[in-house]
Amino acid sequence: MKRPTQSDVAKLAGVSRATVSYVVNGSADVSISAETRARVLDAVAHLNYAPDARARSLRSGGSNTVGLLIPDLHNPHYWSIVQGVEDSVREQGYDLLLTSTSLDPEREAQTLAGLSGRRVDALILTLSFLEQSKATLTQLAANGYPVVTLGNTSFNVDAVIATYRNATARMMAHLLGLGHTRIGFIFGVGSKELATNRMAVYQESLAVAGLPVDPSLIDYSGPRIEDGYQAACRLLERTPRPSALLVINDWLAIGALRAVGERGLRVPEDISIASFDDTEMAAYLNPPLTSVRSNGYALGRQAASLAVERIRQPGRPIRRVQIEAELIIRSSTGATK
Amino acid sequence: MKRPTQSDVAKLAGVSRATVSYVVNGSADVSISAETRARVLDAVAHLNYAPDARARSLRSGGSNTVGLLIPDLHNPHYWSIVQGVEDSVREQGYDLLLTSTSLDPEREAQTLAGLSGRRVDALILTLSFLEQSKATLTQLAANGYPVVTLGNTSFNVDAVIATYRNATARMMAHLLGLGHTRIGFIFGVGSKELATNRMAVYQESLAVAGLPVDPSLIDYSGPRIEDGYQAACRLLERTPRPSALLVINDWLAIGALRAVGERGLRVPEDISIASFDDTEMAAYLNPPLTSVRSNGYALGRQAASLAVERIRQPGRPIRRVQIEAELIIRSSTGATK
DNA sequence: TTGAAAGCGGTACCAA
DNA sequence: TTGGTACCGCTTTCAA
Repeated sequence: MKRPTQSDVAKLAGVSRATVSYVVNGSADVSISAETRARVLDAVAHLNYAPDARARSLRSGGSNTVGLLIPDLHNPHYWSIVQGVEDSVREQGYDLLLTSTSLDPEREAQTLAGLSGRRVDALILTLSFLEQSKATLTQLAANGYPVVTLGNTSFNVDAVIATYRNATARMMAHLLGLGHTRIGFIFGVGSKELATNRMAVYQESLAVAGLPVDPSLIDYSGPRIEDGYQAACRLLERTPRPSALLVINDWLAIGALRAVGERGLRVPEDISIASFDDTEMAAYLNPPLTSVRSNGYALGRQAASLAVERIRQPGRPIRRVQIEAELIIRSSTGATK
Repeated sequence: MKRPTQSDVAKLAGVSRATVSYVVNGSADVSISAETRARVLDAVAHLNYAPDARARSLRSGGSNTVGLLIPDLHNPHYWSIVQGVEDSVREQGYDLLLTSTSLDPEREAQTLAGLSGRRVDALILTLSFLEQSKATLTQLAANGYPVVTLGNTSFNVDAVIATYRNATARMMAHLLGLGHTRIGFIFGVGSKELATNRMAVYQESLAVAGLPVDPSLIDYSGPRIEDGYQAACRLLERTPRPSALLVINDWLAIGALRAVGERGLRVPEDISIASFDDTEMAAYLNPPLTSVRSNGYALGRQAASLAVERIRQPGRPIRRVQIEAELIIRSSTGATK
């Protein structure tokens, strides 16, 4: 009970293995008589033969596959990235191999090694734990292996990043303009480096407005809704209570919304809530969330383009693409009373 | 600029390729002198050599990898399945290769072919479009290739399914007991077959209660939140207005919740909402959702166990594992006025 | 138009 | 304890 091989087909069709290869791949520069082709295809269908991708890729040096590594399936932002990568990659005739690392540093390193060992044609990485993967990655890059990082420019490879700076500043201006002076920040991501730029803007904006940066208003939680919920609970205990909560992503904002609701507080009358990413759900929550949109889908598509470009043109200079995040104001933010 | 191969390492260390293989794999039944081992490892580190998984798997016939195919990343239910599969698979020493098909029949077939061509050691499938993949799949099964289906028993392979029958009946009893007589059903999945059992129970329960099955209360939407929103909008137009809405998953329920909220209706005072899956977010929405929990994580773990079992024990009889869904009552359902 | 044969990068058996 | 080598399933010259 083994899967049929090229030889099996060749034998059944009474031709050589080379011939089978030619007809299966429709090789343009080799002409096969209609009669032979038919016999081969018959045999293929009969045996339900499917070529072995490993052997094929081993021999021809390409797998027509790009690998994508994402840190955490539990965050909707990443699905849109996946979707973007997948769509683009397929349009260009490649397969996608997806792996998630569940925000576990060790797993991330393992997974990266695994993907790279498979010798996919290119790798797209959204790393959260840079340290662990640094060695592998720089080596890969040094070998000229096509790698594009998403959301990170600390490696000397193609990269696409969302620039949150301006939009975050605008968000802060929006909140400050509404009269908020105590603004909590729920900062629950895998690694702190990931969003330091947003944190920096938060602090700068407060400083510029002549407001103190109260460290007790900054809460480092985890990646799950429950973490966002807990963080919000803690922040709501502070006195005086913050009048606005900035949440690092929509997913955690669900938890924050709940914490607020449980206390009988209304959004935005009693407290404003704003988040990042603007994933699909943001517009549908109650109330719809003000959010900084980073457009994961576009990020994903760009990353895929860069990857395929580099496969086809290995020597081209490194490219960095930035995609500006954008402030979307909805009804979860309002003036303080 | 190519990646180093076994030969490169052998040359640098001044040993044969076989020796490199032995030390890299730590082959137990072959003893290598400490001195040689050190030289090899040095060379490995120096070149940053990583074995080629394709070649390895081609030669040794196993890839230590199981493939997972899921239809739609946009539904949180599937992440927990992925999580369960991933955790279990890793614990057992396997890698996971993930692919999503975005609810596109053609893509699903392609993807399946792709994964199967990679000759992973086992395949776990959550198919939504059975027809297209039937041929490939039955052939695979006939060859004794390890396949487990998740949520589907129409193939002669190992399977794990959530049985919704009892829990759905309980849900209906719950709603009927609260006095609801017009219950809308938002049924927005990839293929209708996927949830026919739940639909059947819905209809039976109504019939048993002596209530009519009004087809205008059953709405087939799509998989996105917006679809759920639109479906709810349509159902809320019916006269008399349904007093309860059953939604096929939590994700779509977000949209339904929004539609209800926009009309100034309160949940559950004016209208009850209940859903399926009970994913992470269900407990955190406003109000927390009554939901039929199918426990994707457990489903995923089971599927992975079955897959690995079969890899290790190809001859064992086919197993079918059922996991009972469970009704979780929260505050989104209440008595009609 | 077709076939023979040399590898791709490993593994594992057999000898040395 | 180490090396030589056949072979996994396929692609791709080169000849016939």
